[in-house]
Amino acid sequence: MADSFLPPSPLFLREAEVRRGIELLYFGYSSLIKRADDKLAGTPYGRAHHRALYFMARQPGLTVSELLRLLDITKQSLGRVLTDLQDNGLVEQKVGERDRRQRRLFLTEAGKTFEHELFDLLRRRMAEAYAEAGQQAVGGFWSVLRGLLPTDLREAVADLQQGD
Amino acid sequence: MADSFLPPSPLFLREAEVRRGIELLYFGYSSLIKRADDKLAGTPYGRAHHRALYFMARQPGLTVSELLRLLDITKQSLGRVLTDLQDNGLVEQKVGERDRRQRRLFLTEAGKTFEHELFDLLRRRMAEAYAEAGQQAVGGFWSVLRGLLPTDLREAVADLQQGD
DNA sequence: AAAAAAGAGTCAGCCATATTGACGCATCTT
DNA sequence: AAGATGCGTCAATATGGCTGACTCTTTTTT
Repeated sequence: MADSFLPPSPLFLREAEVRRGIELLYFGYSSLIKRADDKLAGTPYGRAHHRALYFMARQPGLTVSELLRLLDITKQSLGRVLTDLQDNGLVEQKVGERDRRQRRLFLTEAGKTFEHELFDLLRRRMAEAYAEAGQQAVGGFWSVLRGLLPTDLREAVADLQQGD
Repeated sequence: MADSFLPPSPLFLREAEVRRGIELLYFGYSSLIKRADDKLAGTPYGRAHHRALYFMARQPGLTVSELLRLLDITKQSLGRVLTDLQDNGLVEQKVGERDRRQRRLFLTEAGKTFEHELFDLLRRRMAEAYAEAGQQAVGGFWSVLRGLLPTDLREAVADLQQGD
């Protein structure tokens, strides 16, 4: 069944193993988000909106600049996306309490509902892959991916907190 | 050091674990290709060109329709990319021997050189992550990613052959 | 042999998402 | 009081996708 995906050999830095990893990472990522993309196609939103919604669900109350750092896009690009989501009542802002220059971002109830529908599509697929591969494999999956991140991103990802 | 990335618990299908996987997959993929993107920024080519070059290096002589299936884009989108690469002498076509409707795609020497420079950037980072995580983790990494692919893609990825 | 299907290329036009650089305003820090 | 920071917005541009239609060649089917 899985003969084409042999476990890595002791010489596991050879080109073939690296290419295999690149390809699985590329196709795995694409496959995961494909279902969400399909759902988004029936809405006025796109991937950029989804990513913003995702992190607002993940960390309610994060600031605009925190979101910019996570998405690694420019203020202008994010601005359009946030405007769309706010105009349609999926997202709302509150002025920061400690620092009133900051705008803290929250999903409205409608926003939470929509994000959760999208998340559920990802969850199903990811949960299937986790279950199929087994708990130990999941640890390896995390470990290798974590190794791909530069140090500052490792911290930023580790700091993400689940919102309610 | 890695306290924020605890190994998956027995209840490893809970939302937090799935979100962690989604995030690592997203940031891991982005981080991996970032260096190649930076190099591409100094050329007339972009990500789309890189992806096409990658698969032509991986499977020399693949046909246009095979490449279209792998990239999952339209003929028009690929057409522009291939035209650029052919006009600049990185790619050449040969009429298929068995089926003369087909156009088989090959990298020229210049194309091989350029692709290998890009690949090397990916290779370094991936090899570091493999080495840091260990051989067993790499097996888990592959296993989970493979589980994310639909059946037909699993076959297509398994069929990819390294060219010379 | 004729008809249908498949592989490839191309046209025109459109859309989503990203970019740079500059500027204004409110607020916090020094 | 001066400077730095957080945010929003302007205009212009690039990239890489898309649809739908049409042609040409070659292979397959009837």
